[in-house]
Amino acid sequence: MKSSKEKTFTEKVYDVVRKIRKGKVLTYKEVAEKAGNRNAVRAVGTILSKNFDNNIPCHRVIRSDGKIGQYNRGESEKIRLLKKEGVIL
DNA sequence: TAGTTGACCGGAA
DNA sequence: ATTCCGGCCAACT
Repeated sequence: MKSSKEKTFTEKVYDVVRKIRKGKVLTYKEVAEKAGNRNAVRAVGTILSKNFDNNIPCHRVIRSDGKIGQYNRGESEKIRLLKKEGVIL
C-alpha cells in the first residue's frame, strides 16, 4: 500500500528539528541525514533560514565543526538560547 | 527549463 | 590554528 504524501525535503527537515528536545543539539549534517539526504546539508541550512516558525527550535541546530552557525536573529542570540537551555558549547 | 541562492562540509595551503 | 576553494542539494524566480 502506498500513501502518496511525498513531503518535500523542507517538511522533513522541519519535522526532524521539531523533535529536538531542550538541551539537545544536532548538526546540520545530522538533520540532513535524518531528513533522508545526508548530502543535502546545504539545502538544510537554506531551508531553515527561510523558516520563521517558533514551533521549530532551529536554534538547536549547529555546525559539524562545533561552531554555532548562523541564525535568523543573530548568532549571539543563538548562542544565548543554547546556553540558556543548558547546552555546553 | 534553467539559473541563482544559501544558517554547510571537508580538504588543502 | 586559520583562511580559501570547490562540491553537493533543495527551493525559489
